[in-house]
Amino acid sequence: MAKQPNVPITEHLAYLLAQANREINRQLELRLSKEGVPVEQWRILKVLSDGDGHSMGELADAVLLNHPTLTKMIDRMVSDALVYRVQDPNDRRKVLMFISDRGKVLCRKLNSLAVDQEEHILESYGDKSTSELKRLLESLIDSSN
Amino acid sequence: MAKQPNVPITEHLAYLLAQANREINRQLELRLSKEGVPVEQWRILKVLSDGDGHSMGELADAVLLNHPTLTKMIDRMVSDALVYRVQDPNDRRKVLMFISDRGKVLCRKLNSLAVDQEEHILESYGDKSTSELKRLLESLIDSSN
DNA sequence: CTTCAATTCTTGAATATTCAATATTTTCAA
DNA sequence: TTGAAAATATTGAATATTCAAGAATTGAAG
Repeated sequence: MAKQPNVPITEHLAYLLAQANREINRQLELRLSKEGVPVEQWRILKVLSDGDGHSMGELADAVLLNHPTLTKMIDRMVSDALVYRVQDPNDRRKVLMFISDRGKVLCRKLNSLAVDQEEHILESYGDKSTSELKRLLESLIDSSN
Repeated sequence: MAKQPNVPITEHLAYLLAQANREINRQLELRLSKEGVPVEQWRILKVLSDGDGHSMGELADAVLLNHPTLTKMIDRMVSDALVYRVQDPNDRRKVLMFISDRGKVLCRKLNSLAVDQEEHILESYGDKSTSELKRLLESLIDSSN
């Protein structure tokens, strides 16, 4: 059997992704903390801001949280009057989530903080690299399904 | 004031990174679960497998965990006799971590599972895309410091 | 129609992570 | 040399996440 070459951890795609994600997420977190909102809540508000009702399952997929975690986060957001639940009339197992007016106001503020960050990345990292990286990430995600 | 265009969440770099990271990590987790080891422990073993002693702070940075989380994970790994602590003789505030023989054996098995995954990615995603993605990620990480 | 499996969401207990505070050691200025 | 500040690691309490089980509803086969 051939000896495995010992690949340093920094050369693994999984590690590079984790590292990049951690760093970018940390920066975004820092911005959003101005409004005292965790990144996941921004994602939720953003997905719901199309005004349509989204079931919990759909939301969980979209915002990269598993179901129980989402349920508990939504509980908090309902307390803060950012979103509200409506039973789906067509399938009463489902709960449809909607964004409130208060949620919309907050979401706009958060969007602009997030856009700030993207612009900051564009400056230091470059236009070309950024769009190329996005393209490659999308295609990686595609090829993983 | 100009109206902000409403960028869909799927176009944010932060989101794409989170999504890709989640997916790749999930796959790796699945492989490593064959040996019942979380991804973070594999990272720790891998970093320590140079045989040198690494302080907790150094390790925490390298494996993307914050200090208290690492301390507790190391406690478990010490119980499993995968690693051990030695007080740094040159600076007694520090603790140097070392990998045990048992840890080395496990690390080799894990490495080969991880290499399997990388190869699987190479197949479905392509050689060229993979190395280009790695390059871009490294440069993003660089530009963020 | 009835029943049983599948789907959807929530709950509670177990587990893990984080924050703030602590203990220890080192550094360095006075 | 002394004492205050910084660096390092750990601990315990507060918080968050996850796993497994449960409740409600739907779907679909017999």
